[in-house]
Amino acid sequence: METTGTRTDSCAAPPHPHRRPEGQDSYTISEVVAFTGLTAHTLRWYERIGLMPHIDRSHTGQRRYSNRDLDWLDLVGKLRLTGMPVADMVRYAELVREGDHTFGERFELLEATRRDVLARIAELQDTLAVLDHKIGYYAEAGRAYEVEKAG
Amino acid sequence: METTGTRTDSCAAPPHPHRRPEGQDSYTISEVVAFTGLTAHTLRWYERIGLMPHIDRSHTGQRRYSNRDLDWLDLVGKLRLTGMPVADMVRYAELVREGDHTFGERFELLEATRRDVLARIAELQDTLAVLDHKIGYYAEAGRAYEVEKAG
DNA sequence: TATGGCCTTGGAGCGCACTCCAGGCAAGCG
DNA sequence: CGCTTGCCTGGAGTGCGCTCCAAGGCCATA
Repeated sequence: METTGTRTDSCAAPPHPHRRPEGQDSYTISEVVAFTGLTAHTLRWYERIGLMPHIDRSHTGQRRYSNRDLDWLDLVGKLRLTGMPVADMVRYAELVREGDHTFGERFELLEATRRDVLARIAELQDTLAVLDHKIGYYAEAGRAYEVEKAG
Repeated sequence: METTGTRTDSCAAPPHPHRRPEGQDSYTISEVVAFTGLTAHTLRWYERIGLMPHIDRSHTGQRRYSNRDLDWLDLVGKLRLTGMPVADMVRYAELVREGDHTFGERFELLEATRRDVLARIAELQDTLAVLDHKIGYYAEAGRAYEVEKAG
């Protein structure tokens, strides 16, 4: 039934809950679902679009994720939070697959992303200021309203 | 021809470039396009979905935006940057239209948004740390690679 | 008077990031 | 053996936020 339900909405479990040591790191898709919060659909979709490295398979053809894959998914999750388009992440994944000679390009991509993140933080802080201003106003007006009601 | 082209990509012009004084504040849709960077399509769409207050019309039925409308669009732009869904902004717009007795609810909505923004900033700073770490690594490895090439 | 520019409308279309479906295989258990 | 559970696949569907289209009105300038 593909594990619908059990949406653990606890926002942020500790980074790596029950990760197994190198050598025995072989997780089924449903374990990865539990670790990452992504759905199995999404994990398979990431693979189809080339966002994942090659994923191991069991002798019956089922996916077996490694610690390294989990690390990659961590990074992808972080980049996703920055609003980076999936296509750009795929590009980065391609560069990684292409080997050492893409170091320079990867470096630039990361730096560009870093600049984006800084800009986004600045935007959000700007928005925060506006929000604080409005909230202050509402608190003020709300107090006046209460007084009026009471009067 | 609906003004396609002339994409002024200057990221952030001063807040209110050539705003007219109260009383003469009556802008055509294309002026608002120039001010906000939104398309005319989007402005009309915002209106259709109830995200805008009532917009004045000229005697021929064309939209005439006021300074107040521009302010509202400013706020909408800021909220958009936080990732707030348009539906939530519509809800806020509805509360404003409903009058003073929705003060409390609006206040709560703003505070919830504020909390979201803070959380998002924290996420981004977390991501920034990861990025910096990786960039440091790439800079290091890149230097080693250069040395190797030179040797 | 005709041409062009700017505006109007309802509704259809698009790109992104998933999300789900149908049909099927392999393993474990009573 | 039959049943359930968990996973597999290619492809279709969904929701959001625009984005565009076709057909037409108003008005200024040539």
